[in-house]
Amino acid sequence: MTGEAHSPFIRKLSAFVVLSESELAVLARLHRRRRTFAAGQDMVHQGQSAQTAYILSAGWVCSYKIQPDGARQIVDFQVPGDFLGLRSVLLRTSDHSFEPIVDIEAVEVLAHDLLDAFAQTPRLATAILWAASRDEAMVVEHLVGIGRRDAGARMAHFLLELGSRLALVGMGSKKGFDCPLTQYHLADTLGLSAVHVNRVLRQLREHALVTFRNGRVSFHDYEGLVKLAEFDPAYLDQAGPLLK
Amino acid sequence: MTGEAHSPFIRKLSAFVVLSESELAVLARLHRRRRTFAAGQDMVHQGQSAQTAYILSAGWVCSYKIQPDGARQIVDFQVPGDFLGLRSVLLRTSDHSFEPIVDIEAVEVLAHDLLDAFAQTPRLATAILWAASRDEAMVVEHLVGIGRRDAGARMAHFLLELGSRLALVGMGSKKGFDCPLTQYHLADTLGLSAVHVNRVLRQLREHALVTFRNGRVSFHDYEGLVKLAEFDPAYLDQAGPLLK
DNA sequence: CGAGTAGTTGATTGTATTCAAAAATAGTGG
DNA sequence: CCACTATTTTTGAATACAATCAACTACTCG
Repeated sequence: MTGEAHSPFIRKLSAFVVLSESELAVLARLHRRRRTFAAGQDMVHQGQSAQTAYILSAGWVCSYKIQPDGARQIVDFQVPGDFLGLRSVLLRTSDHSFEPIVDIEAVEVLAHDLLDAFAQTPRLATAILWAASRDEAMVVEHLVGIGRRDAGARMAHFLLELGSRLALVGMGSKKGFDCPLTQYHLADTLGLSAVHVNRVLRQLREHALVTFRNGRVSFHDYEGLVKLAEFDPAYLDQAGPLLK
Repeated sequence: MTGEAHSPFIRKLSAFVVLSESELAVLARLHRRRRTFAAGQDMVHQGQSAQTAYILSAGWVCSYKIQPDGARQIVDFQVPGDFLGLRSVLLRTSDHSFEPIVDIEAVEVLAHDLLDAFAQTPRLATAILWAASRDEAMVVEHLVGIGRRDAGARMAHFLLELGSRLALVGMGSKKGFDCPLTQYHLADTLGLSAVHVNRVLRQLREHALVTFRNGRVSFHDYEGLVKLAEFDPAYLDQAGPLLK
């Protein structure tokens, strides 16, 4: 073991490619500009032209879109190790906003440095393409949930997915996990009203499946919840490096 | 002009990177295995481990997920020039299915050849990452639509987006476009029942906004429709090559 | 011409939303 | 430590939107 642990981001990419010394060096060079952001203050705003992306080191962020009528749809959450704003850089303007849910720590990556890194190390580009695909798979699953699951199954599925993601980085288990989200976050994520979120949570609690309270999600009947949500974690699984 | 036109795929990538002769050669090598598929016969099935991706040359395809209870959610449509199954290759199993809507023509790309191509030409990897980002932006917009737009706005937005995409490849205009989809496709795309799709289409028709009939979408009041859908095509725009 | 597919409509049921307001909780400054 | 404010959570009642059930029409294909 080295004295300094790899960043969660590098740990995540390593699940897909075995990174060489020189690739690690290129990655390390991307990791210079450490930044912090306060909870609630948007890091990137929808419509803004984006020259920088971020790699999240600590804390939770959500990415969302605001509609002209003011309705908000949260698209995804980022937890440590997740990339943030890659799409904004490639498409040159951000089609969505990023809001830190809590105070966070992130590494700033300039568009130019990122494209340079891709040019130097194609395997790194492939690895990041893999990570982007995994994120897209989550968005797709989210889409399916909103389109074709009822409110209860949707909520159950969301909590299970979040639990699985956090378990991968050691921040949760089948017992539960700490969760800084409010019921408004859940509503804007699941396409429900905050009031209805509250009712659905009560039902899940009354059926002794899961409790969401005081910043903590506690699974009481994990298997029952999996059954209700028809949760199949296949799309999250990492089956070992594809690129040796 | 050359005797043979570039494939729509190459035309699309060129919007992002200026491709060199050697990069075009690598792309050409990917374009060998031409295949055809009959309408309705799934090309790739959910859960199947995937070693091949496709580049669509002609026809329409939809990608969808089936839920354990039988409900179907269409995630996206592919039109000529679109990549198909990239995610399946990188994640090694397909989390969704592909169904040709009409008889189609596609180029088969082996996982191995694709990863090789990335290793040889990092700019190509970046270009494909760009295309994937653009696709993801559409999925995200779709998610927002299902989560936060009512049935009418959802339908209007979908038809406008499809029109814009087709206009980019010369297959539609602000007058309308030919469309082989059934109302069942629309229902499974928008998260509605087929019956409700029918009602919504009738309302749009009665308000003289748009007609969907006989395999043809006709815009009668394009601006009115844009207003109803709050359609902002920014996420589809291509503002010229980022990589020179 | 019958069978099948796609589209159309009405009536009814149910789910989720909205509006309104009270109760619990967290944070702040005196 | 307590009063005060702002969030967040909880509940009730009325309403709106979309689903389901059940026919019925139009069109295509063998």
